[in-house]
Amino acid sequence: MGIRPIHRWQVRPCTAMRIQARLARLVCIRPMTCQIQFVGGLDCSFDQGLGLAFGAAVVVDANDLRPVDYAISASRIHFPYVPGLLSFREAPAMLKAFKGLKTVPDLILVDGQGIAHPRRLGIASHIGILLDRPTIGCAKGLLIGSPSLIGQQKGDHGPIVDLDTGQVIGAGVRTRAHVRPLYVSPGHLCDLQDAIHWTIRCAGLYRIPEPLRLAHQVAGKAKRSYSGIGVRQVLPSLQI
DNA sequence: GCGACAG
DNA sequence: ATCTTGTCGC
Repeated sequence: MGIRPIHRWQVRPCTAMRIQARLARLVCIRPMTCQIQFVGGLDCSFDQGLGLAFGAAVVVDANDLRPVDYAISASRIHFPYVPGLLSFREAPAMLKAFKGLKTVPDLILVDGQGIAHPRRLGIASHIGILLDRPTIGCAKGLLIGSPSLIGQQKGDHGPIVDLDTGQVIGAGVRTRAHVRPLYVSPGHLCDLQDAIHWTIRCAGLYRIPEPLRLAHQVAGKAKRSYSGIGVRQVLPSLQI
């Protein structure tokens, strides 16, 4: 008799929502205790034409924010983009890239929401549960919640409140002076203070924190190089 | 019913 | 996410 899989990615939206509701109960929000030496960044890019997702995992040294390791992955897309179900589309590629790292990060920044999510299980929380590691969700846009007005200087921040419950689910953070804020929320095994602190601490000269900025670049290059290979394989068959 | 809606 | 070079401004 077959065993029941703990988790599946190729499911219908309604099943994905049930999986999220179940995993959300495992999310642990509490202050981080361990020392952080390496911070990871997870992102991915897509080639709709090829139906492929390219994941990127980058690790930087927490002290100088310089990269010490990275890995990429390519995998078939098995889920459409549906607001609220992002992890079922992007997490597989990110997790596959993460497996390729030789330096395992102590903390992981993920491109997307943490608990600032309808079912409190954004992609950062989802990945944090599956890896059993501290994760922080750093999103460029808001999914749910109402952000408060914040100052224009780097480091300024204010709460994001879920008006339905009155709960503080995240924070708007100015990672660079005079630019749009980033929306952060704890993913797993850390709290909102940690999320705010480490997002600011990982912010270099740009709006996007260094681990994620580098992961974004790597994912983009992975896609372009892969497409390049595809072109070289196709062109010969066209040239008689 | 209407508008919003991570990437 | 993705199509895309240079350019105007803090």
